[in-house]
Amino acid sequence: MMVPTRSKSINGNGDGGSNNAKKVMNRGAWTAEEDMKLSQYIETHGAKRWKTIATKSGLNRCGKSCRLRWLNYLRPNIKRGNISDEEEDLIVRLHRLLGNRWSLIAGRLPGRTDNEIKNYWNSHLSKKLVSQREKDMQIHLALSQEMATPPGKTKTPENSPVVVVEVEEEEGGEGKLGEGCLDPNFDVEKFFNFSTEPSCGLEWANMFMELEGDLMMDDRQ
DNA sequence: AACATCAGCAACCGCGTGCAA
DNA sequence: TTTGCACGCGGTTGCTGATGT
Repeated sequence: MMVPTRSKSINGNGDGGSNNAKKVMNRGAWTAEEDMKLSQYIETHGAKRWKTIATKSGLNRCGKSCRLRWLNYLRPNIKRGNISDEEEDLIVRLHRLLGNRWSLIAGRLPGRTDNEIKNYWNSHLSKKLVSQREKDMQIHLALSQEMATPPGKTKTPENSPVVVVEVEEEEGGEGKLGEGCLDPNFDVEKFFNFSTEPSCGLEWANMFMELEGDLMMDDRQ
């Protein structure tokens, strides 16, 4: 897909209102030249003080824009596109646990950015989950009706296995922070141990899935 | 072929937080 | 304690290509 070309140029830069200069900033899509300038500057001076980076690098951009571009596209080890089934599954599970805390979710998926995960959720997963929920609801209703039929008129064999359909209470799926979490008191910091280096693999995922399983069990009780 | 609508995604915006002076 | 700056986060916007009519 082509990169959108935003040609608007306005004074505001959204940088916390800290920039009083009336200089017109570049906005919209980044050019290859701008990317190169930014990368080169950060390579030599480091990714600190974005406002300074923005001015010293010769880019006519606000610091915020530079930061976003670096974090989402230019920094090393960025993975783009092709979110695997495994990653998708993790995103869904983590979202159920954490809600819309995209940066936390992204922090557990090496090479992925919060923006990418947020976009992926909004454009793919939210719809997917809604249709899944509708399906579940239909099954649930059908089973409820069946259960309500008087004894003797039941269509299913007496000893047929009872299918427990779980209709998820995923109110937070539409997006409010913290909603949709299994446990609001879940200690994210403690579990993921953010004091250490961000995980570069998915070894934490097994531990997480075990925990998630426990929480689901508690939830049902 | 022309137009309308949808889907995907890069980028912007506003706000909250942390920290130093 | 207050103030201002820098940063980070989540929500939203708006552009483009794809698809439908």
